[in-house]
Amino acid sequence: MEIATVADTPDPTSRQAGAPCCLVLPRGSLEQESAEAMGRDLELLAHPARLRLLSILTQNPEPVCVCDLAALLPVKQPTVSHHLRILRDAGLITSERRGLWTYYSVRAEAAGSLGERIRRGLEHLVPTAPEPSTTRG
Amino acid sequence: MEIATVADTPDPTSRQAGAPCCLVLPRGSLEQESAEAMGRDLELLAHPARLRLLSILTQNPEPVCVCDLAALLPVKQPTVSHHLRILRDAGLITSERRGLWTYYSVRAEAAGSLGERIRRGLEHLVPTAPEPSTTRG
DNA sequence: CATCAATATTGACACCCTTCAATATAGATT
DNA sequence: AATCTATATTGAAGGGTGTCAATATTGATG
Repeated sequence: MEIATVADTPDPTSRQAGAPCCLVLPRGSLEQESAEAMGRDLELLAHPARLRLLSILTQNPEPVCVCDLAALLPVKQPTVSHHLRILRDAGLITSERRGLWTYYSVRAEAAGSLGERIRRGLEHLVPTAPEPSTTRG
Repeated sequence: MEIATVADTPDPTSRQAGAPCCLVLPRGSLEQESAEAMGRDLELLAHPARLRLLSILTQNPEPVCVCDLAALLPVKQPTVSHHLRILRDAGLITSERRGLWTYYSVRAEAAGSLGERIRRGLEHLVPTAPEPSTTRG
């Protein structure tokens, strides 16, 4: 006896009221745990302030001090510190003190693998455009 | 007179207390508007239920009814309907009624371009691993 | 038309997130 | 040490989000 999959739903109109639903996940769809992990990755980035902070630090070869970062964002300094802390707690950036100033820089390896995880997650999430065929038809 | 950029910050210890901060964005970093747009894209996906729904629908060639989706997620039916609505309002999925059931399917074009937007955003956001050099060093 | 099944909506609750003023802390400078 | 500067932290306010029970809605069926 074959196990039915969701994808097998044969003739939609043939479904009987009150009949149990099919329960098998389609191949390639995200498991609950993967979805939770990817959700956490996305939440981390899902705020314009954090996106800009990370982007500025990534595009800068040199560490950047908080006063510069704060000047570039439309929020007050405590809010900038708040978002920097979130990024740092996540391991994406580091800070070092230089006199009165704190300089932040991206942790390339951690940020790079975050990006890779998201890219890989997207492959299971959204349709990929089929490559344009090289043969006509 | 050259305009100083953040990246130019020359000798960090030479910064004078009370001096104004440098204000120019590094090339390639996200502008505020792009960051807000990307933030909205990410927020839309930043929940495990929506990730799994979208993933299941993307991996399924056929539309899937709500009862099947609800059976696959660890939340109650009203919550599933809630997340489906969010995805539908965002244009990522569509629904069609078949008798008592509502069948959802992914809108491949919309979901695909969402994925592409996010991939492009990531390029400005996280370091890309340098291609391994073909010459030894 | 009365009733049942599947889904959507409503309303309420709890929790989390963002923001900022106020304040604390750490370091420089006189 | 008194004071100034840059940053971090605290605490409170406001708004948003996720969840579900209850209910409404829509369609099928006897």
